[in-house]
Order: sequence, then structure tokens, then C-alpha cells
Amino acid sequence: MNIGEVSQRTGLPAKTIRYYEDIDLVTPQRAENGYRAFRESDLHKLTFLGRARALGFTIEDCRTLLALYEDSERESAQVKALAQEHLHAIDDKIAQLQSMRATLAHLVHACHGDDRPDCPILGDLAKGALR
Amino acid sequence: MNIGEVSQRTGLPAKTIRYYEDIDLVTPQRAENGYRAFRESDLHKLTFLGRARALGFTIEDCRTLLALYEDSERESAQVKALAQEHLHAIDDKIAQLQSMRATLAHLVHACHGDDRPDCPILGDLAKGALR
DNA sequence: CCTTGACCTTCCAGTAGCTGGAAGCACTAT
DNA sequence: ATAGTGCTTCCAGCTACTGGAAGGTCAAGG
Repeated sequence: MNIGEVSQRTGLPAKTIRYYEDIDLVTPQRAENGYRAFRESDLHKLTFLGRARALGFTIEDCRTLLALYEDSERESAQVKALAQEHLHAIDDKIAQLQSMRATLAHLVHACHGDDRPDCPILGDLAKGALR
Repeated sequence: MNIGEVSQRTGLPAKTIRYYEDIDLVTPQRAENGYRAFRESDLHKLTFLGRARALGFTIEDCRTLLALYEDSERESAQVKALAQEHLHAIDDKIAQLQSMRATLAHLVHACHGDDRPDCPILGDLAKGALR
């Protein structure tokens, strides 16, 4: 299977797939013409990676998950721990964004947004500044 | 005012302040010894930048906001539009994270997380893969 | 006067995770 | 033979910093 087909079937850009090879997440074989020759197992790994990335796992997390995935001796507790940690990170991020959102929404609401220059948004950003 | 004091008073790392000078967000004067000499107005700009960044505005947004801040002829509508656009971006991000969170929470919940290898988290990530 | 230590300077490199583009070979169809 | 697509490698760039090395400057203490 050439990279184009893999790209189509996984939904990952070819560039990304090459990059994943570069950082040793997949190691496709090579055809005689120098083209990458992907096996089904490579396709599965890439699908796996695509999903894990879509869930927001970092590349390094993905590497770990992939290793666990390939390790039939793994303890599911390890996977769960990693996922849970990531879940907390997501929660933190959501909380942070929501706090930003609240402040910003308040400011946007307060700004009349017309052709005059006075603007509570800028006012708030400059708070603490004398001018 | 030297960079150390500015750093303390704005809460921004000195490195960041130098970086902001590098990309022309602030242009402090120089003392004879080559040290950066910040005026009050630089401090205000940096405070402004710190707050805008804390609200998640990109550096380029900050540049625009700063220009509007300094422009007494501005129309507040421009500021409001920028803020609103950013608000939408934040909403999108929150929605995306919440969707991730839901999926992940479900998987975490489903995984018993013990010393056995079977793990619905890995199972789901591999979905579509035969193995 | 000299040294120590804190503070400042510049410059280079690296972070995460790709993405774009150039130059050039391989393959397919006409 | 040629055109067009797909593949290859390599280099650079993106965001917004951050870390570290090598070295100049300044104030205080002995």
C-alpha cells in the first residue's frame, strides 16, 4: 500500500504519516522503487494514532499507548491511569477556557461597539495602567 | 526602569519581555550601559499585553488591540468585533474539548483498570483495526 | 583595589506537531 | 515521447515562548 492510499484510509495527511515515520511511531517497509510499503498493521497503528490524537493525547502519550496496545502482557491499570491523567488535563483546560470565556463575554457585552472610541474591553485590558 | 523590575511589576518573565521587544510590541529606550530603560508607558503596554494574552488573544490580535488602544480615533466596534471573534474561537475550543472529554470519560469509566490486559480504551482506539 | 554575586546583554537552539514548498525520480496513460 | 500524477528527500516556517552559554555591568564587602 502506498502512502496515498494509507492517507485516504486513515484520514491522516501524507505529510503527517511521513512525520510519524520520522519520529519512529511507524516503520513501514520499502518497495524496490523507494516508495514506502505499508502493511495492514501499519494502517492499524496509524488509525490508532489518529484516534488517540483526536482525543488530544500528546505524541509521547501516543507512543506509550501504542506500546501498551502492542503489549499483550499489559495491565489495563496503566492505560487507565494515563487516560485519567489526560482527562484531568482536559478538565483543567476546559476550566481555564471557561474562565477566559466568562471574562471576555462580560467585556463584549459591556462594549456598545459603535463608531465611538470608548471601549470597556480596552479599558479593562489597560487596567492598572494610568493611561 | 530595568527589565527585572518590569518583570516583577507586570508578572511577565524577562525573557518574554525581550521577546516582545524582538517582535516590536514594545520598544524600550536604552541606557548608556546598554540596559533596556523602560518608561511607564512601556510598563502599561506590557500590562495590557499580559492581560490580553491571559484572555487567550494571539500575539497578532494583541498587536491589533494595542494599536487600537493607542488610537484615540478608534471605533469601539472594531474592538468588539475582534473580541467577539475570539469569543467564538474559545467556544469552539471548549466544545471540542468537551466532546473529547465525554468520549474519554466514557472509556475511562469502562476500563476496570486492574492487572489484566483487556482494556476498552485501547479497544476503542484500535476500532476499525482488525488487530 | 579586588572580588563576589546579582543583574543585564546577545545569540543560538529547542519545544509540539505538523505544514508548505522546492527539486527531482517513478509510474501510468496517451 | 510526453504529460500528469504520485512518490521521494530536505529545508524552512509556524506559535509563543524558554533554556542556556558566554560575557559585560554594577553595588557591596573585605
